This record gives sequence, structure tokens and C-alpha cells, in this order.
Amino acid sequence: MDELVDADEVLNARDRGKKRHRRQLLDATSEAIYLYGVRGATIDKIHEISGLSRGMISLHFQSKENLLKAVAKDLADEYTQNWQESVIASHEGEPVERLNSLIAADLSPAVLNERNIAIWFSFRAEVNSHPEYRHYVNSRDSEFRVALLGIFRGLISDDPDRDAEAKLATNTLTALLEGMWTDFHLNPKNFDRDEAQRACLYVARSFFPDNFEPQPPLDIQ
Amino acid sequence: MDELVDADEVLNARDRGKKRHRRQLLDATSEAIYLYGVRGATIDKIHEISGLSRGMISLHFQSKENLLKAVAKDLADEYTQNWQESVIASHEGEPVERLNSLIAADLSPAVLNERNIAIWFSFRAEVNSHPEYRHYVNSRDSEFRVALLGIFRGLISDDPDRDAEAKLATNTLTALLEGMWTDFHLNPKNFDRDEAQRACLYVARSFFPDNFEPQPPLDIQ
Amino acid sequence: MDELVDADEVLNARDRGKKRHRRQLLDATSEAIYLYGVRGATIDKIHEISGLSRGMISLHFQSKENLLKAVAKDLADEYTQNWQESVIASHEGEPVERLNSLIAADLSPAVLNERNIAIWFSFRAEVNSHPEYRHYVNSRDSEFRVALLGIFRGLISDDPDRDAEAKLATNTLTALLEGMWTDFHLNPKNFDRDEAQRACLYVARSFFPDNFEPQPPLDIQ
Amino acid sequence: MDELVDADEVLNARDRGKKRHRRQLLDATSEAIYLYGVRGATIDKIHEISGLSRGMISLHFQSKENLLKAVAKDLADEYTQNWQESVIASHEGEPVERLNSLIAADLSPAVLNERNIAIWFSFRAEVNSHPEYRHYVNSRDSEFRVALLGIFRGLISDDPDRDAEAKLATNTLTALLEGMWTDFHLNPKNFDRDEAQRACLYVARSFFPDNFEPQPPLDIQ
DNA sequence: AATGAATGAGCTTTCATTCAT
DNA sequence: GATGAATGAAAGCTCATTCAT
Repeated sequence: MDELVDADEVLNARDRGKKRHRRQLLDATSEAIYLYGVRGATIDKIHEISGLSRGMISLHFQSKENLLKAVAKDLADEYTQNWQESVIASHEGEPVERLNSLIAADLSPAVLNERNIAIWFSFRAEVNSHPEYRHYVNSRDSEFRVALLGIFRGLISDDPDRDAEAKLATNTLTALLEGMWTDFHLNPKNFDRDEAQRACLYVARSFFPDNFEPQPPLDIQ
Repeated sequence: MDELVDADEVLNARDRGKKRHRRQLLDATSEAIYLYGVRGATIDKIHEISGLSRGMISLHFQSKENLLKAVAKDLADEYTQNWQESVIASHEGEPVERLNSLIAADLSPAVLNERNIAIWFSFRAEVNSHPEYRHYVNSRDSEFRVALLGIFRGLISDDPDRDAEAKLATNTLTALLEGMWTDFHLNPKNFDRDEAQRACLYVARSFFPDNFEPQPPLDIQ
Repeated sequence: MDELVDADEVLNARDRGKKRHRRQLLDATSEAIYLYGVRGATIDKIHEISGLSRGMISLHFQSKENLLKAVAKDLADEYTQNWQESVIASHEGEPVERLNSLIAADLSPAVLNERNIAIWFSFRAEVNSHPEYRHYVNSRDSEFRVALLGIFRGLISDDPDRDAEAKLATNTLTALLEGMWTDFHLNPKNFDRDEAQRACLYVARSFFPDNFEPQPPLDIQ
Repeated sequence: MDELVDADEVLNARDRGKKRHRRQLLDATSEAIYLYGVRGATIDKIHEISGLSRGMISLHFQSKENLLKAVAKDLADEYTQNWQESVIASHEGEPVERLNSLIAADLSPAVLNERNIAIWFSFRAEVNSHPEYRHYVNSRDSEFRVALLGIFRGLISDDPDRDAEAKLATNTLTALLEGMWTDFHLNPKNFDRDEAQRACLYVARSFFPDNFEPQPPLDIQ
């Protein structure tokens, strides 16, 4: 039995090491893309940043392209997990509260930070030449939109006559959030998360003025 | 005198040839970035697309990096020229009309097309690693914002008490337009320019409900 | 005593396992050379074909070069054993019968098969760059020649005046057999072992027309 | 007109240089295969032997595999040209003379030399894993056989009743020549071209004893 | 004894740049 | 001014070997 435990521990130690290395490679690659761009994110740079051997990339990901794809997937998964946690945390609240929470998640430093956003843009830049990236960088278009639409439908008490309004609000707010990300990417120093949050809420509210109450006063710096 | 004229003509022909080559290289590079991404836009590909010799890039731009920078500048110039023409054309109209015209310019196929947008994203992806690109891809932040702010200030008759509102509207609409571009980039087939235009106007109007009149009914498909 | 027996059994089992692994590696390497050429016979491929772990090659052969040398030796040993068994089996027969038997051994599928022959050629290709292979792939030149010469000398009743003829016949028949192997290697599908055997006998007979009797009619398809 | 001539000369100078470089690469690769085996014939070694730049291989042959194929083709072409020249030179002679000439060509240092033969074996070693080589190293099987058969048919005055004999003689002599090459490859120092030539003629003669006249005495050292 | 993750030297290939023509 | 052959640094990848488990 001791032997079994030992064997297990051995296995786990190896597996743990492998997993840790995989993560280190993903992180080092992200960092390299952030610092040097996809063009400059060479195996040499990743090796340098990670402190791991050159050969380990092929060992874990077979090819550099595979590694890049894994980074894209990792980014998308992290993003999805982030807003879904917020949805779960606020799922018993009022639509307005849930909306507030969802927008906050989308603007939170956990996902909206300089490194992440640089990587989003890098992969998005190549959706035409690398169609395999599209699925990962398009995530806001599928489940996120559904969640947002659900909130807006809740605001109008699922009134089918106003469903088109809910859809327009969804599209508009999604675009607005995308624009906020772009703004952050290009001017991270001047970006104000709270102001962005208020602007998003303001726009959302403007679609359904009667369903938001009490209307807080517009607070502008 | 004949000789002088001849020399001139020769010179002009040469200059014209030179300019044409320069343009061909810029266009071929744009096409290469669109088709293969910045990583895949090699001198070989540009040579292949342009039909010009390999050596010509060095001849006209000294280095490939210079060529890329020239492409970025060309893109930015084209963008700026496009919206400024719209501003000039509508400068005697009402603020609402000018706003309409400015948004339409920003969403027009002249600037918002698959190739251009792919290049925008490509350069934006590298603003951290190539700071020299930032200036070109950031153009909406400077003059364009000023123009937009001017329109909103016109809407509120330059009431200084409401200047903060004008600024918020400017930031919000800029972000929204950026988001529209992103949406177009990721889903060009499903993108509806008219719907985007209406959504932008709707949001602008929501900031100054009393200044837009008569308020057209919200037309949603 | 039980313990001793146990220890012995364990040891034997280990030894048997070791030997089996060694053989598996030799066979897998041969197969890899046959399928992928020496260049393509990587440790990875050998590992894949054998089902044994990567590290086992170092364990049993210290290095891949050693493994290759062991394959060469194994091939040579197998070849030698094959014709020597035939010599033993026919050693009481007439020279003609012994010759027939020796040629048949050289053309038998036990040694003349696609995989073996591919490996012979692979090692022979490298006798200049890897002199250590020469000894193994040259085997026909030593003992085999002696055996053949012995048969021819028997045919001429060891008449010293005709020894030069026996030597020429030996050289010629050896070359002819080599040529048959080459023919088989390059066109295994069209190769006819019986025809090859008859051609070899025909040539041998032509050296000593009076010593072969009764002369069978030339049977050609 | 001077300019045209100049342009031509420029073009020719370039083309000549290109062709010379191509040849240098083929030769250096052959030398590398001879010295280090196909496995050891790395781009580095070829670069070292040729004195040309590393990049030139890709420039002229796109890939190393292509270069190897070109070496195989070059070898085959050289071989074919060699025996065909002999056929042309002796085409008005008697069959026996033509046979003598053809065998001599096959054993001449122009084709049967250590470097060439090492390369033949190298490519033949890989016919299973690299089927594209087969065509080049198989040349003796097509046109050469036809030429040999033609000579034997001449010997028997195209007597259709003896055509099978002519075919057997062709196959046997081809195999014998292959065997001579193998013998030369494995023991170049002990190889005697004249003896090989005599052995081949002797075997050929043994097929058609009545058609060779006068029969020279068997001259053995 | 056996495993397979890890290593890094060395391989082929790509590529921006140079320069003779 | 224009060309494209030539260059060699640097890239990604392969591979035999090592070694902790």
C-alpha cells in the first residue's frame, strides 16, 4: 500500500510539474506578446521570460502555433469564467443590479488589464489570416450576449412587444463595452473604470428610462 | 530649351513612376497584412502581390519597418481625410445633421472595410512593442474627438453648465464607434451599417433628449 | 532454499525480460530503418514501433549508434547462420548438390526479404562514413567465399592446375548473388527466386561444363 | 545595339553564375554524402565543402530534400549519358565488340568510382522510405537492359527461338554488373576492373559459345 | 529496472537586407 | 533607377541524451 501511495505521489509530482510548466509557458508567452508583439514573441524570448528550456514548447505544445492557440483559448476561458462568476454571484438580484455587476466584471482589472488587452488585440488582428483564432476572440458574441439580453428582458418583464428594444440595447451595450476596451488599450493611463461603468449604465438606462429607478444623478468629473 | 523640356519630362516620368511604385508597395503591403497578418506580410509576399522587385522596398523605404510605418500613416491619413471631408460638407447644417454626417463617415465603406480594419487592428496590436505606431492608430482620440465635442456643444448651445455632458457624450460615442468597428471586424457578414448608425444616433440623442427634435420613432428590425 | 529458488526465478525472469527487450529493440529498429530509412529511424519511431520506453535504448545500448551497430551485427549473424546451416545440412552431398544448397540459402526468404535487404543497403551506404559497419556488411567476402571456393575445388577434385578457375568462379558467383540481391531490392515484386537460382547454377556450370553431369536442359520461361 | 549586347552579357554573367553555383552545390552534396553519409550530409557540411553560403541551398533548390533529389537525378543522368556514349561510339561494330564496349562503360571510372557508388548505395538504401528516389537509381533496369538485350539478340541473329536465352543472358549480366559494383563499393582497393570485365565477358560468352569466335583463352591471374 | 519529462545542441528553413549587374 | 541573386542571422523544430522519480 505504501508503494501505491508512493507511486501515486510520484505520478502526482510529475504531473504537477508538467502542469506548472504548461502554465508557465502560457504566461511567459502572454508576457512576450505584451512586451514584444506576436511578431517579437519568439521561442527565444519565451524561453528567456519563462526560464524554461527551449525544447519545452515543442514538448508541451508540439509547435509554437499550437502554443499561441492555447494562449488564445486560455485568455477566452479566463474571460468567460470572470463574467460568469459575476452572473452567478448576482443571479438573485434585480436586473439593474445584475447589469451593474456584469458591466463591472467586463471592466474589472482581472480581464481588462494592459497585458490581456494587448493579447486580445493581437489575436483579433489575425482572424483573417488565422481563422482558428476567431472562435476564441469572439467570445463576447455568444454566451455573453445571451446573458446581457436576459438581463434586459428581465428589465422589461419579458414583454414580447419590447423584445426588439432589448436586442438593440444588447448590441449597443456590447459595442460600447468593446469600445471601452479599445479606449483602455490605446490610453490605459487616462482610462477611468468608474467613468466607463457609469457611461455604460447611462446608456443602458436610456433605453429603458421607466424601468430604472430611482435614477441616480449623472455624476461627471 | 528642347533639352530642358526633355529633361523635365524625363524627370516627371521618373517621379510619376516613383510615386506609383510607392503607392503600389503601400497597397500590396496592406493587402498582405489583410491576407496573411503582419507576421505573414513578408517582403516575399509583398513582392509577389505588388509584382515589383524585392529590392524596391529598400529603395523606397530603406527598411521594411519603415514601410510598415508608412502604411500606418497612410491609413491614418485616409481616415482623417474621410471624416474631415464630411465635416466640411455639412459644416453649415444643424448639429444633428452634422452629427449624422460624422457618424456616417465613420461607418462608411471608404474607411470601414475588411482590409482597412484588419490593418487597424494589426497596428493597434503592437502599440506596446512599437510605440511609433500609437500616434497613427490613435487618431480618433485627437482631432476627431474635438470635432465631435464641437457638435455636442453646438447641441447645447455652448451652455458651459452642460459641458461635462458634452464631454461624456463625446467619450461615449467615440467608444461606441470603436465598438462598432470591432463588431464589424469580427463579424463583417452580419454587420448592418444602417443599424449601427441608428444605434449611435439613438445613444447621442439619449444624452440630449430635449435638443433633438423632432424625435424620430425608434426603428428596429 | 525457497528463497534461493525465488531469487533465481526472479533473476531469470529479469534476464528473460532484458533479453526480450533487447530483441524488441533490435526488431523495432530494423522495422524503422525499413520503413523510414536510417535517417528516419529516430528514437521516437523506434519507441513507437517497439512499444518500449524511450529511455530503454540508452539502458540496453548506451547510445543509438551502438544500437545501430548491434542491428548490423544481428543482421550479419543471422545471414551467416543461415548459409552455414545449409552447408551443414548438405555437407555429405556432392559438390553440385552443396552448391545448389548454398545458392538456395542465399536466395531464401529467411535472409533475402524486403526488410533485411533494405537494412543491408542502409549499412552498406555508410561504410565510408561509418567504417565500423564494414565488417558486418562485408560478411559474404570472408567465410562465405571460402565455403563457395571449397565447393568449386571439390568440383575439380582439388586439381591445383585449375585453382585459378575455381577462384574466378567464386568471385563471379559471389558478384552474381550480390546482383540478385540488388535486383530483388529494387524490384521485389518482379523477382523470381527460382529463375535467379537457375541463372546462378547456369553460370556456375558454365565454368566447369565437364564436371556437372548430367547437364540439365536450360529451362527458361 | 551596344546596350543590347551589354544587357545580354549581364544576363549571361548572372545566369552563368547561377548555373555554376547550382553545380557546385550538387558536387558538394555528393562529396558530403560520400564523406559523411546521407545522415551526415548536413547543410552545414555542404556549405563548408562548397564554400557557398548556407542560404543558397534554399535559393536554388527550395529545400534540402529537393537538393538530394537533384543529386540523384544528376547521378542517374551522368550514368545514362556514359553508357549511351559508348553505345553510340560502337554502334557499327559487331555485337561482341558492342558488348565489350557496354560492359567497359559500366565499369569505367567515370561512373564506377568510390564517390558515385557511395551515393548510389545511399539513395538505393532509401527507396522504400523515399519512393521518389527509385526512378533515379533504377535506371539500369530500363534503357540499359534494352540496349543489352539488343546486343544479345544481335549475337543470335535475332533468332526468335533463342529469344529466351537472350533475355536470361540480359538478366544475368545485369545482375553480374550490379554485383561488380557492390564488390567495388565494399572493397575498392582490391577491385580489378580488367578482371571484372573478363568475368562478365566470360559469362556472356558462356550463354552463346558458338556465336563468340574466336574464343580467347581464359586468362586468369 | 523502467519511465518519460526535460534539455539544449544542431538541424532546416525563413527572411530582411545587401549589392553587383 | 531597377533587379534579383546572394548573404547570414535568426527563427522554429527535431532529436539523442540525461536524469529525477
